[in-house]
Amino acid sequence: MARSDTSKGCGEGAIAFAPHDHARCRRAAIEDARARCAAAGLRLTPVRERVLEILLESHAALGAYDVLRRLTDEGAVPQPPIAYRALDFLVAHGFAHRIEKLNAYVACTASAETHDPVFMICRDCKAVAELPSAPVARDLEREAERIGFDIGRTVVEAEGLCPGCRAESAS
Amino acid sequence: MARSDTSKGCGEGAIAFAPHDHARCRRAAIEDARARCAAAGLRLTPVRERVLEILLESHAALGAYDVLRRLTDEGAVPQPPIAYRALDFLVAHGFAHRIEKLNAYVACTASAETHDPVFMICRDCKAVAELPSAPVARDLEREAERIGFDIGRTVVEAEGLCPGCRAESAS
DNA sequence: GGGTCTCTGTTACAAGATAACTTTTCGATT
DNA sequence: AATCGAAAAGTTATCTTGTAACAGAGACCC
Ligand SMILES: [Zn+2]
Ligand SMILES: [Zn+2]
Ligand SMILES: [Zn+2]
Ligand SMILES: [Zn+2]
Repeated sequence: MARSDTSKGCGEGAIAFAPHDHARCRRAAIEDARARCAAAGLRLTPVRERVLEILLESHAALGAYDVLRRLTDEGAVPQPPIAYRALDFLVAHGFAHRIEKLNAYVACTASAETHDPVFMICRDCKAVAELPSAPVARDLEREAERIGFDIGRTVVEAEGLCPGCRAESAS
Repeated sequence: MARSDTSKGCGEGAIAFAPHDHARCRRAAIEDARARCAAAGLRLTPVRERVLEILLESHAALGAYDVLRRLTDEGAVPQPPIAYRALDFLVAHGFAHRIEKLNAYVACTASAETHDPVFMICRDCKAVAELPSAPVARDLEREAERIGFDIGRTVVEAEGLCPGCRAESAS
């Protein structure tokens, strides 16, 4: 098996659910964002980078107002649009994702351009794992073709219990 | 092909996108709800039935406040909890579904107990088609097993253009 | 015909999101 | 370096979506 480690220096899939060197995880994600912005001529401004850092503090999803509160703690008293604009930028360019089920946001853990991943959301510890969507996307595309539907974007989210929390609750 | 017609007297899949006898569609859905409630000892009260009827007026998704407005037009001045409670009941028992991407609700078009279907949402005419989720659910289950995740509920929604609106925009 | 439980009515508010306008910052151009 | 235009940040105000909490009415069971 031993697939090579391509996701920003983190694990091979459900990094969010596995114990790992998260400090490294964060650094890698920030550096990746910096690099990709530089390459694409995007401006990773201080607010935007700070919001990404806040999201990267854990693999749990944060609401826009959670992010805003964290910004507020740091001096200024930012208003909602500040957080929403930064989040919109991060989502638009694939550095973060919006979790529809939670009205919340997570940092991306799968270095790539914009993509429509599959998310697994732990209802206990709130961690969100991002998985490649290839098989699911194929099925959806097949169904869509059958009925003549032209798919733009997809939302695929599963809510349940992560390995860690299963172990705990089974005790 | 000619699969037999099992969905509440409507078509074989994307009924929402196909021209059809919608009056019959509505009647069938209401009668099905009455029958299933009677069988299961559930109370399809006037508010609940009225809300289901409102959702059934079209295959587009309605926000809770849209539903509330429609109720308000009819005399009394109901408050949000009225609509939310009725919608919660309908969703809990599979008579309607919540579309996370839209924060809105649609009547179910697939006679069955609670289920986690796949939705295709037309960004133009706002119609929402409900499709069986078997293949997608299998993929998700396989992925979940791989990483040790225990799936509870799933959200699978695709936004795009329905056959009808594709034809129009291609003109 | 009393007790319990579910549903409804009502108030009040929390949480999520955006419209619209002003000021600042940045980067390119002269 | 001064100027200009575009993009981002700051600000105000408002809108949409969703709940908590409690009081009253009605159904249902004995
Ligand atoms: Zn990590
Ligand atoms: Zn967990
Ligand atoms: Zn119909
Ligand atoms: Zn359409």
